Amino acid sequence: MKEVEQLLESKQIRITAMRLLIYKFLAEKEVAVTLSDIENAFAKADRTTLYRTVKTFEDKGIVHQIDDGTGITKYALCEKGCNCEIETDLHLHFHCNNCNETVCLTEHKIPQIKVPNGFVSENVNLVVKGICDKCSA
Amino acid sequence: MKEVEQLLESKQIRITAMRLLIYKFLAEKEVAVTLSDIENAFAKADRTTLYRTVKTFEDKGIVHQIDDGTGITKYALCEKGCNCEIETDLHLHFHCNNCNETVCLTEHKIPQIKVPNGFVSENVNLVVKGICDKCSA
DNA sequence: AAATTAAGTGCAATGGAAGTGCATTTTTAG
DNA sequence: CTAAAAATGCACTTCCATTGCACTTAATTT
Repeated sequence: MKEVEQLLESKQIRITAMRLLIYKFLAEKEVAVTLSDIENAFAKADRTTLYRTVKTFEDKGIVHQIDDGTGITKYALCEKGCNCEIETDLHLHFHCNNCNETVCLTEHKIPQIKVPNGFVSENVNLVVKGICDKCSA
Repeated sequence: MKEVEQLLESKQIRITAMRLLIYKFLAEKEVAVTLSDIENAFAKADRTTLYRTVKTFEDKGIVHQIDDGTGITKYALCEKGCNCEIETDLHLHFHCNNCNETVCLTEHKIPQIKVPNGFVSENVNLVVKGICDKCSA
């Protein structure tokens, strides 16, 4: 667990029990989670705390937000080398219409998208929907 | 206006004054609109009616929904040949971070996206964010 | 054309998620 | 150990999406 503490410290995030727990929770999940998911996992904690914790993680760049089209924002840990800030380094997300889970396909980069003259691309959000590997098996 | 009525009839949508007006409104707009936008344009009408009208249009395939990441769903008329249902014929959307408007880039098709083994792609949502032509000028 | 049925419309209310203000506790720094 | 800063918890608020029910309008049947 020392690693996690070091990571948080390196990002200038104070270490609290809550934060370690939430980090651990996110790390264990291999899918993107909603705030409600976290809420259910930590029923004793307050929604606001969880909300702000995730937001802190996001601000500090250890979590990225995912808009998979369900209308509910989801979160996932940034992996090593996930430079969310850099527009050219965005991976895509896959949303399963069956189990409703969303996963990061980190190794799949988003191809360069051409836009018409006059348009300036700063950011790209790409969500593929369909059936995930677990559900199609 | 006969054209519109014919279009609605061909899609098995009953013709009402409200629907003609809303269709006209959408047709005039070259950007995707929110429910609030429609609401403002038709202050006399009820939100629910507008909501359901748009939903009807959507169900019948003459309007498509756009999730541009602002958290508010937007709507735009499907253009001729906009087969929203068909996965391979999806165009992309551009959201301007400056004026907050979202436009369909109908002529820009989404490139084929590869997904890992076991995943089945049914649908792709691609939103490019940046500065639109009007704002960058 | 009148009556019956079906669909559309309006009003009121609900629900869910996101976000804010403030008091209290915990952690860090002097 | 004490003062300051940050984190947490509680109570609200807001905004958009959605639904139930009554009422009106349009379509169909006799």
